[in-house]
Amino acid sequence: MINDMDGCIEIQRNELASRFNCVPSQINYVISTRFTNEKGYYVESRRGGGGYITIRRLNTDSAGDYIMHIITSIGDKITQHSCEVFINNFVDYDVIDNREAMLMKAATSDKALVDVAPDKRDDVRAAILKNMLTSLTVI
Amino acid sequence: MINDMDGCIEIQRNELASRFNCVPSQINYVISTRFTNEKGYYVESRRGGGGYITIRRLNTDSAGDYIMHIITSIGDKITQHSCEVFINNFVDYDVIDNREAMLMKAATSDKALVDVAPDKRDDVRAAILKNMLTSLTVI
DNA sequence: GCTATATAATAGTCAGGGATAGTCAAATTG
DNA sequence: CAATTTGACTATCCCTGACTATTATATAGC
Repeated sequence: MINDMDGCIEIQRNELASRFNCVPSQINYVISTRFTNEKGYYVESRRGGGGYITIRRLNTDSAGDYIMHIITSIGDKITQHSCEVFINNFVDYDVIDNREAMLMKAATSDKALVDVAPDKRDDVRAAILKNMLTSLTVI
Repeated sequence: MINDMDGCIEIQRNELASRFNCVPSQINYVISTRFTNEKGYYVESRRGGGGYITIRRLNTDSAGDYIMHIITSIGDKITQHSCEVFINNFVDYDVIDNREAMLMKAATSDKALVDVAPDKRDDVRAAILKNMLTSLTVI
């Protein structure tokens, strides 16, 4: 739907829910798990009569800008799971290809970091991910 | 099953368990002892409704063999410098391209590993490098 | 007319439940 | 004794519905 609408849709929650055959609150769940800022979406909404939800996708015409945006949104720590979510999004946005995604996941997996103290692992992972992303902006 | 399915299957854990007449948790044991990375498999899974397990067999062609050979030749530790030499060789031998080389160097640089205790850094670097190389053998 | 209040029409929150996969220590096997 | 098997317990994912919060509009009181 977002693709069809040029990167931005405005729609009522109930309409979305009936379109996907789910309860309205499911829409909130999906938005909070899938259409997050980290995944490059901006969501606004308004309650009351004439309420609505707008979902905007970040402009990803400039891969460099997109990567920089993501780098700044990554904190000092990141879990393996969250890291993989990021990497999958890079593939979706054509910032990297599948092989590169595999490399990045391999480099940031708990398996690769098994020798790092568990309480430091998420810090190291964040540093590795950011360093790899930075290297992509240099090309 | 993997042979029949072109090197990759996706199936539910319970289905696998009933097919082999064992308890579901036995599936995890077998996967962790038989379908390891070292033995040439990649496994992913997802919990919750509609959960699944996917098992992929890694490439066993000559490029894969070459990489496997290299992996076994890398010890438990590797310096940043020697790591870069390896990576440059991969480019020379067309195992990876320049972007992939940048990613690999970024992931294994001292800068990325600044949070790792210095005496552990070369171990972690070796693990990351090997893990990345292994991922390259995936179809 | 203007403000205050009630009502309707929305969206948000959260705890719980069902369906899965993961972990781990004890029991069993060979 | 090492490898395997088991099952109780845990973790995760998605879905649901009751309840709450917010906004617009209609109505009432002055």
